[in-house]
Formats: sequence, C-alpha cells, structure tokens
Amino acid sequence: MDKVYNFKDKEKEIYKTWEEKGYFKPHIDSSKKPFTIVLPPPNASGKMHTGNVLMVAIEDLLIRWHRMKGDPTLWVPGTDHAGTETQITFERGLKKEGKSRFSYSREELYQAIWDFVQNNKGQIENQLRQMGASVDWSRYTFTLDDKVIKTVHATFKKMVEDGLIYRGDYMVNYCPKCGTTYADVELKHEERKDPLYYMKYGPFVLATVRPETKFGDTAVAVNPKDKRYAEWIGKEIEFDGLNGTVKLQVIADDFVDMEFGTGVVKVTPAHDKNDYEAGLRHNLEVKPVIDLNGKLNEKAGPYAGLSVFEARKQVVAALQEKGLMDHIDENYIHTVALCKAGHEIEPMVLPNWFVKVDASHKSFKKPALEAVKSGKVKIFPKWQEITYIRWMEEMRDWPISRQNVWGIRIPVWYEAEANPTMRVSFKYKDTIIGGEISDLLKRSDKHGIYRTFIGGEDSVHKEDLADKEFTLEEIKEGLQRVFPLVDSKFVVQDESPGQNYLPETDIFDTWFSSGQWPLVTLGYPDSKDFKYFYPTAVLETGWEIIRLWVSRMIMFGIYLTGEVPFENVYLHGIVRALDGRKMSKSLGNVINPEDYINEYGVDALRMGLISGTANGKDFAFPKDRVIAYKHFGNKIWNMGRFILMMREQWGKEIPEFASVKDSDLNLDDKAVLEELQTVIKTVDEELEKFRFADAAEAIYQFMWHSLADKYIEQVKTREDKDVALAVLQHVYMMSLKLLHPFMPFVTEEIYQKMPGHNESIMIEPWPTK
RNA sequence: GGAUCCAUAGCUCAGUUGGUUAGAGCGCGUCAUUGACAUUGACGAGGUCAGAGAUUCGAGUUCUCUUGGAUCCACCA
Repeated sequence: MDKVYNFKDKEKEIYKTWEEKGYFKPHIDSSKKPFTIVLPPPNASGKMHTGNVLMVAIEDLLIRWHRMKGDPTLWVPGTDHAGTETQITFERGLKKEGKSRFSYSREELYQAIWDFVQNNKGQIENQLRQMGASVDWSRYTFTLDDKVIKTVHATFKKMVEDGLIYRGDYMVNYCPKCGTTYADVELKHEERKDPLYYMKYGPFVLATVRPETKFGDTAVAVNPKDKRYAEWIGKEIEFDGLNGTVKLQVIADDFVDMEFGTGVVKVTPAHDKNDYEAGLRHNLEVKPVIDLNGKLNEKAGPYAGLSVFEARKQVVAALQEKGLMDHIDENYIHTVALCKAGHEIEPMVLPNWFVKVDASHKSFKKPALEAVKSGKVKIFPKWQEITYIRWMEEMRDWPISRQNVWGIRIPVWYEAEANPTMRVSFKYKDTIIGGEISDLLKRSDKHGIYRTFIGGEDSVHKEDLADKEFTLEEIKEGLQRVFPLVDSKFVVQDESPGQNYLPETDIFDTWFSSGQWPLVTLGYPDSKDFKYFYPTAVLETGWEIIRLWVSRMIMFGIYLTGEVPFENVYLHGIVRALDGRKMSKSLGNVINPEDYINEYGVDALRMGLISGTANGKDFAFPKDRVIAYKHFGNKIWNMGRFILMMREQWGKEIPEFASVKDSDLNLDDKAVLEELQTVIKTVDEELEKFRFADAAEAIYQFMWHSLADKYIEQVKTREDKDVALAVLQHVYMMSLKLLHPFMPFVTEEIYQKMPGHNESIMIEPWPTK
C-alpha cells in the first residue's frame, strides 16, 4: 500500500467494477419491503452543481445503507429536459448563428433542441458515475422518453374525463419576448426606480407607472371609505383623453389604498392583476390594448404598433403637451415581475389550459394536503411542513399550458373547418405568416386583412403572400403556433384524429409531467417494478421546490394510484457560496464541484457536504470540512496500512475475531468493542432520523480519536498480539462498513487490500449489534 | 403587508423532548515525534450562548419584547 491514499487513480476504476458486477440492481424479494428512491433528475444538458452533489451524496448514503442492510434496494436515475432553461440556452446559441426560434417550424425546432440535448447529456451522466451514485442504470429515464409522454397524455385524458381540466381566459404572466406564460412561482421580483405619473382624469388626478395602458381603462376606482371622493362613486365621468372623449365609471373597492398617490386608481382589467380581479368583482369589460408581441394594438389609435416602452414615452409627451399631466414623481420605487430570462412580465388575459385543483365533485389537492397532515407523508425537517400546508391550503387553479416547444405537447387537436377564426402562425419558405385559418385557406372573404409577416427573406415577396391561398398541408408543415380561442372546439387524443386537424402547440408546464415522475420511472400503471417498488421510501430534494414539485407529485400520486408516491420527504438546504451568499454568476461566487473533486476527491467532497447540512437549513459551502475529510480518508488508509504492517512483522495470520475467547480480552479490548456497538447504534438511529451529519461525526470521532489514537497505540505494546490484532482488525472492518455509504471509494479500496475480504464492501452485510 | 428561520469559540457550524464542568472542524499556542499517518500525536488557550424581561428547583434550549440579518409568500396603481 502506498503511504498516501491516491484517490485519483482509484475512483473511476472502482465504479466501473461495481457497475459491471451489477451491484446496483435490486434483488427483488416479494417477502421483503423494498427501499426505493427516485433521483430528482438533473438537467440533461447541464452539468453537476453543488446542489446535485449534495443530493447524490445523501441519496447514495441512504441507498447504500439499506442495500447493506439487506433490503431490496432500488435507486432510479434520470435526467430532465429542463424546458425553459434548455430553450434559453439553445436560443442563445442560435443567436450567435444569426438565427432565432422563428427560423424553425415547431417540429424542426423540437428536433434541433433534441439533438442539442443528446449531444450534451453525456456530461451529467458521467458526473453521476464520478460521484459514485449507485443508481440502476438499466432503469434510466429521460423526461421526454416515450413512456413518459404516454403516461402524461393518459393522465391528461383521464383528468379531462374527470372534469378536472378546463380551458379558460385567465390573467397570466406573459413574457412578450419569450412568447410564453409563466407561473407565479417561476417569476423573479426586482426592485426598480421608475417615474410615477400623475395624470388628469377629468375631475381626478391619479397616479400610475403605466400610462400607456390607459387605452385599456374601463373604470376608475376609489376606496369606499374615502370621503374625498364619496360623491363620485357610481357615477360616470367624462373627459378629454388623448384619443378623444373618454367615459369611465367610478367604482368603489377595498383594494384601493387611500394613502397611495391621490387615492384614485385607473382600472385596466386586461393588463393588471389587481385590476383584473376588481374587474371580475364589478363586472367590468376586459379591454386588451397590448398584443402578444408586446406592442399596442388598434385600440391605442395612433400609438398602435409601438412597443410598450416606446408608447409610454410618446403617451407621456402627448399628455404633457395637452396639459393632462399633473406632475411626475421621478423617484418612485416599486417591484417589477421578471421572467426566468429576466424580461419584464406583461400581465395578459389569454386562453389557457387549467387544472381545477378543488372541484366540487372531486378535489385534486385535498387528499394531498391530508396526506401530510395525517403523517402518511412525513416531511423532514418537520418545520418545512408549514410551507407545504400553507401552500396547499391557498393553492388556486393551476395553469398548465406553456407556449414553448421543448416539452410534452398537450394532446389536443383542433379541426380547421370547425374553428374558422383560430389564428395560426407558420413558416412558409423563409417567412413567418400569421393569420386566421379561414382567411389563409381562402374560406372567407376577409382576404389578407389579418395577415402578418415576421422575418422574411428576399426569396419571398410579402406582396405575393398577402392574398395567397394556402393549403392546410402547407400550414401544418411549417406550423409554429396555434392561438385557439377560449371556446374552440377540440379533440383530446394522442395522435391526429384526421387530416383536417391542427395540433395544439402548447406544451405542459414542466411540473405537470415531473409531478408524475415517481410513477413514470417505475413503469406505472401495471409493470412488475411499479407493483413492487411503489410507493417509494424517500423523496430527497432541495426545499426550494417543495411547492413546485413535491406538492404536485403527491397530488398526482394519490389521484392516479390512491397511494402517496413516497413515505418520507427529506429536504436539504441550499448550498451557498463560500461567502455565505447565494451562488450567482453575477456575483462570480459559483463553486464548481469539479475543482473540489480534483483537489480533494469525491469521498471528501460528499462527506464534507453531508456534515455541513445538519438540519436542512441553507449553509455556506464547508470547504474546511471537505479538507478535514480528505485527511480523514488518508487517516483510515493508514490505519489499514498499520494492520497489514503488523501482520507482516508478526509473521502470522491474524486470527478470526470469532475465535477469540471472551476471557482473553483485556479492558482496552472490551472498551473498544463496546464503543463500536455504541457507534453502530448511533449511526443507525441518526440515519433513521435523517441526521446524516451526526452519523458521520460519530464514525469520524470513533475511528480517529478512539480506534486510532487510543486503541492502536496500545496494540503496539501488547504482548498478546493475536488477541489485539484480531480485535483491531474486526473493529476496523466493521467501522469501514459503517463508513462505506458515506465514503464509498476509499472504503472499497482499503477493503480490497485487507486479508480475508470478499467481493466488495458494498455488498457486505451491515454491522449489527 | 403576511410568514418562516437565524444570531453559540477568531472563522464555518452542531447542540433533537429544558438537567451535572456548552461541542466539532478549521485556525491559534506549547511540546513531542525520523517504522501506519507531518494529511501525525499529546496538552492547551479561547464562549457573561445578540440584548432585556418572564416561566421554572434549573433556560443556549420555552414564552414576550428589542436589535441585527437571511429567506419565502403576497404585492400598492
């Protein structure tokens, strides 16, 4: 044995052996309860970050522990298509080539991203291997595999039949730049300083940061308690606006803050969430003035076609010129909502697919709430339960459509003839054409009026397209998006019902499909695996996605199978940067695990992270613990060397521990054996409670400060070397086994060098009392 | 505005239902060690547990308030 443990040479080789020998595959035994974990799938085209490392470390620890205990143990690997993130990355690449997603039809774009991901997915798989993850690769699943799509489609169909899906107009967070909607929880909020404009509205002055939406006003509102404006409530005001006379009703509503501005608000139900809700309460007209491209529409009169930002400038200038601007507060600080890519969100009313989470005939969410309250699903650490319960109690209907292509398409079809006013956009040669289907097919006489053209090269003249009759085939072939109205006629089906149908182009919210992850990975509904391994034992993930993901898995699990998808949820904290702040590219404090693996080894990195996360709180990357555990790896390596050296010096085989008589043991022997028993007990108890750091600490303290510092020291001077060495070797091997789930590589490497070893430490029986 | 969490050694953090001298890693000091390991050993210094009050025989631990910090949710036009 070398003087120093050289982890670099060994780790890869050891993993390869484990995998080839099939140790990662479960031994199905119907008389035993299995232990199953489904890996939260990392981004298929990304690379491992510190959060993934912690996740793998904890899950591998649990898996190896149970495997050694003799449970039929399965850890299912997978990777995620990571919808939005991948699409953003991919489009960034396109931009460099001077292209955009508009250069492709929907199908071409999907294929291009598919290829991109296939080319990049090797990295994360290799890194999972590098980490020592003892996953069963034969059960690997990608989130866009056929079996996943099939199940997700079937679930959607079932939900439609159960009356849990509806199509409705809804105020959504729309990003005009991304061309898609985002869920509330996906948004970021950023504080900004913007001008607050005080505009004259007839008898009132009111404050707004968005004067350009004034064309969509359908009321002004005051607080019912506000004495200043009491006489106006219920009346109609009439005044000169930018585009002629404006008539607005004055309503009274509690949502108006009397302290803010002048206490009067303009109400724009089409472009503001509060206003939308106020509009519902007061039955106001929803009057959109901003289109899907983020430009003002024809209701804005001369401002039509301008971007929101440009329109604001011009509207402000015009108001000032006409004397309609009272004054401007330039130092107003408020928060704006941003999409994942950092663009400003435009609240819009658009048709969407929804899950009714609490229908009167069947509640999708209630059983999932009950499952946690009743303890059918236990959450560790327990204080995180509050987050879950509050979220579930407040959860509203869930918008599940996204206007992206990189994901699972909603299996819905629209017949062209039955939906003549449905708008579509498609690529024809090099031009993107948008228009009503009946016009494009020349089934109406409104020729060309609603057609729009985006992009466009010299090869096609727009004039030629303005009145062209397209075939449905041409539209289908270059199809990018359909914009079905809220009351469109549709068919739910996996494959196209016939030639005259156009597909829904929206995809599912990623959480709609990943919410079924424990089901699809195990082969729901009727595979052998599913029947045996479901429900799983533990779901382990970061606390940040308890609402997004954990809640959805519990809802789908119960809805589809009647059983919870997992019995325990363990939520780990987020690994922060060395400075204790969140890692972010802009701060330049992102930690790349590769660097640490190269310098200290996988075992040390795993162990360091595990020991840093005692109670699920966020924690700064514990660099000095990683170093400490690297030293520890070397320490136990040298303990092994010592035993081999003693054996050689002594010149005889070390006797089996079982052959040592109790009466031959001295006080030191008895003490160390007793302490071993205590450690075994502690490790089991702490792991049972998900107290990984405490378990790790117990082994560390025992091996280093008892076994090495005390017991080994006295072995050196013992006369009865046969007894001492037998005890030492026994205690050492037991300790190695305890340590193996934490530090798999170094323990295996030592194990292979020790006399009397078997095939592999990872399939050795777990030490028992 | 609503909520959760945190404040313990120079640094990063444990301390689980309140119970004898408050722990670890790193760092620091003294000494030792050239045959397992300098990625070592022995010994040691260092904490009025943010502050104030309350409950209790007893509080780092429970409660209230104050101060400072982190995060989540909802958001005011």
